[in-house]
Amino acid sequence: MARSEPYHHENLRQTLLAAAVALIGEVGPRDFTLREVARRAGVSHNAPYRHFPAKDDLLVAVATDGFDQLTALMQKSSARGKTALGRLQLCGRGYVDFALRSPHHFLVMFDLPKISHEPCKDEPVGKNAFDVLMGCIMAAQQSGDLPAGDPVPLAWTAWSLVHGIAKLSVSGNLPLSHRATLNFTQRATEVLSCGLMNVEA
Amino acid sequence: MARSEPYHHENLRQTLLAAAVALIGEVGPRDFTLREVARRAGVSHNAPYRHFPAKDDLLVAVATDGFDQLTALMQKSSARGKTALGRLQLCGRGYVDFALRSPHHFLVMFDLPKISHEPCKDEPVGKNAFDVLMGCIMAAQQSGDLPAGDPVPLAWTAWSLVHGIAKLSVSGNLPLSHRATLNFTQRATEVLSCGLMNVEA
DNA sequence: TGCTCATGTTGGCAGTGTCAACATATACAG
DNA sequence: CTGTATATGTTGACACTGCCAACATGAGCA
Repeated sequence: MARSEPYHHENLRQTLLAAAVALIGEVGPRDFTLREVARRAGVSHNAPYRHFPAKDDLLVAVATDGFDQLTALMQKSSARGKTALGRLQLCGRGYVDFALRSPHHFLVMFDLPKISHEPCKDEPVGKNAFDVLMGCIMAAQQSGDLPAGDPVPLAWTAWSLVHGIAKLSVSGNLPLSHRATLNFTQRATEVLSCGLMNVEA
Repeated sequence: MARSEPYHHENLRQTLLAAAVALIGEVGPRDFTLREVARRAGVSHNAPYRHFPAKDDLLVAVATDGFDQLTALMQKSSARGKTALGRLQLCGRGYVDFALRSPHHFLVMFDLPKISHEPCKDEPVGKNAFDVLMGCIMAAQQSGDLPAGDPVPLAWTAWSLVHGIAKLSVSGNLPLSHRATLNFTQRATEVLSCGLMNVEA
């Protein structure tokens, strides 16, 4: 019954990850500290090294967690749409919403070199989220809301627009409220899909 | 003639800034170190504090330098266009080109908290670059290549698209070569301007 | 000449990521 | 049941960082 257990915690790896996610949310990547994570998990400053080779590997795990949340939010948001095009737009809205609600987490997901320049990983960390977008795009193509053809360039274009909005908002360069940013996203994606349908060739 | 001058350098502030810009380009913001800047400038590890109150203030100066370069590149690039719309698109191309050529510098400009969340500065660091974009947008409006009305939302939309392309490219999420990325940018901005002209209301 | 001050210096402190060495608890071979 | 290997925790140390305090030097000005 709850005897003291100086060694071998129940599941220290997950405890560390949870503490890391919380710490990122509070102080951001710049003030994120391995030793503070260990403190919050109630272990010595070197315990994390038994589960993560280096600080950046723990941050990769944090980013992966972020991509899971992002994927879930995109799915949940897009499910509320009536038409294929509506679902695609809500997918982008969910993307921006996540960035606004978890700005620090969002930063780690896209600005961590270990993730960014991973040399030819067969399964990039953000693949699930990208697949949600791809699904929405292809559905919109089949319903005639987007032009037929290779969906990948369409996905890149849509992703770039929405990612740019998210990044500029998070970095304080779009002077809009949370709500206004989401509306702006909606409007921008409408414009883009209209352009995709009407541009020549 | 070239006597030793242990104190009072010619213009240490600019020397430090140049060394900082070079160091950022080489190692990026994460491995950027005040002491290494001082080493390269040939001064003691505390000399920078006589010119910059803290590390982040030196980084703000680095970012400002980056925005100057960005502004110049956007101007130079857009000047090659024949039409107002062409100049607008080349402006975006110059933006992405800068990001691809100076990825680390670009990171500092948009991910430094001191810049991002500066509370209501009357002259944001990136205002000059934004003004170049605004000029291109308003010229395109006057030539009928873009719809009339408030140019600011148009600028935000175009900026978001191009910024997203730049960010995703720099973080390794768009598997395209430098050249292909620039072509993709051109194509994406065409699509966007077409959508802006054709979208209802 | 002598005072003040801007701008450099050295030295030190707390905090960090990481390595090495040590300790303990569990699992499994005999 | 006993002994040993291994996984997982610990303490201690090192080099390095940003920043602070105290001191030194040189220029400008009364």
